[in-house]
Amino acid sequence: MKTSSNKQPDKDTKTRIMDSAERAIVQSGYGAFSFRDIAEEIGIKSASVHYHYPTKGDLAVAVMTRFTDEFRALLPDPKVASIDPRAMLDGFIDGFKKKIVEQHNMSLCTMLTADKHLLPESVGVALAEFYEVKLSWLTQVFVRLNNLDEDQARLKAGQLLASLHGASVLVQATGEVDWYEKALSLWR
Amino acid sequence: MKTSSNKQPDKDTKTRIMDSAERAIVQSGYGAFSFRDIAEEIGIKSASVHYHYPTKGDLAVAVMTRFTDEFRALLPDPKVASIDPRAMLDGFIDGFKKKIVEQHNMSLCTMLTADKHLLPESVGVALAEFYEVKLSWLTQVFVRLNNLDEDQARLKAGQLLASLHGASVLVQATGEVDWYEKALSLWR
DNA sequence: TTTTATCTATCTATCAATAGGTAGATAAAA
DNA sequence: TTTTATCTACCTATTGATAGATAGATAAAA
Repeated sequence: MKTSSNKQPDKDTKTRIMDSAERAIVQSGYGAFSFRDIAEEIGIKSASVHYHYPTKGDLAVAVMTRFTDEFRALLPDPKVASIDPRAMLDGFIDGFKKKIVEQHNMSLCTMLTADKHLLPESVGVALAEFYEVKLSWLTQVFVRLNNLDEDQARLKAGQLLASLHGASVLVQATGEVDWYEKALSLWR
Repeated sequence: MKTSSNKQPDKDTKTRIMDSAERAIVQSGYGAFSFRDIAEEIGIKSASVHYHYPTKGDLAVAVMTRFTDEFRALLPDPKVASIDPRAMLDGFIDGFKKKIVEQHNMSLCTMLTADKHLLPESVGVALAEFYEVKLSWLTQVFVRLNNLDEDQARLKAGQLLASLHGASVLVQATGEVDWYEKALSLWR
């Protein structure tokens, strides 16, 4: 069996484009990343980026859906009894902190949410799907943790999600990283 | 006493420029509003906007500080015993909802926070000042409401502020206005 | 095996639109 | 006369996007 004969047409370039775009969106938002910047960063020309992702919206959708898939893959199954739901919650909160707050950025989803009026509708759809992934996972965790019914648990999930995103806003606006743990102490 | 003889050099145009800029920032962020759009909206040329606010940063600072001043003027003095601190808190939460959520926008401060990497430093400073106004007002309210010391009250203030901003993110991302009251039910 | 055709990934060059900002003229008001 | 507020006209830079060429790989046909 030959090595590297798998059909992986151009995975490398596509991935590098998405990596660069994700970083740019997180840092400056949808409106402020350009095909030229991305092209320069990965060492090709902007027309070649258009070859892989015809429009800016296409690229943003690709970035957002990849992010959602990776995120989903990281979450443990809430129904697996061997993991304490309390630990799952702490892991979620710590993960958010690690990915977002400590890099002095806001999350990919918060940035795209802020720019929602500028987005092609397809990106807005991908964005809403990501929030639904988070909400339904947290709901299942709260069902187990606090013996709540679905509705009550989903309410708590929304409350926690608001605390998380709001905490990141507070950190970014004030520059004081401590606000993250302070805002989240409500949940620990 | 003559009417309208007050020193108000060009308050009308300046105000109209700020109004337009504020609306544009709230709708699309710092990066996506332009002097040309503003000029067209109020019926002058972009060069005339530059006359009143030489740079984009100058205009954004003016918008943000005006917003802070108006906001501060709306808040009741937390030490006035005739107003129930519980009512003050509810008023704050309701006011946020009215100004932000019901217009399907995010707040001026959240938008600028998302764009922080793009902002001239002066805008960042004006932004941080606004958060400090909110935090210290809420701190005083919590001192009275729950008999807390300054530190404990400021912690709660941060937690509430996070819930408020996070709730607006949730509403904007999902399009479901109900998330605001759900996320805030924690505080009512 | 050679030729022909197609596909992939990149390039150069360019487009129209828009950006923030500036120079200089003008006319009215103080 | 000087100041205030506006204009016209322009500059340089950047944007998302497209057209057309090219080099190399692949695969089918002769």
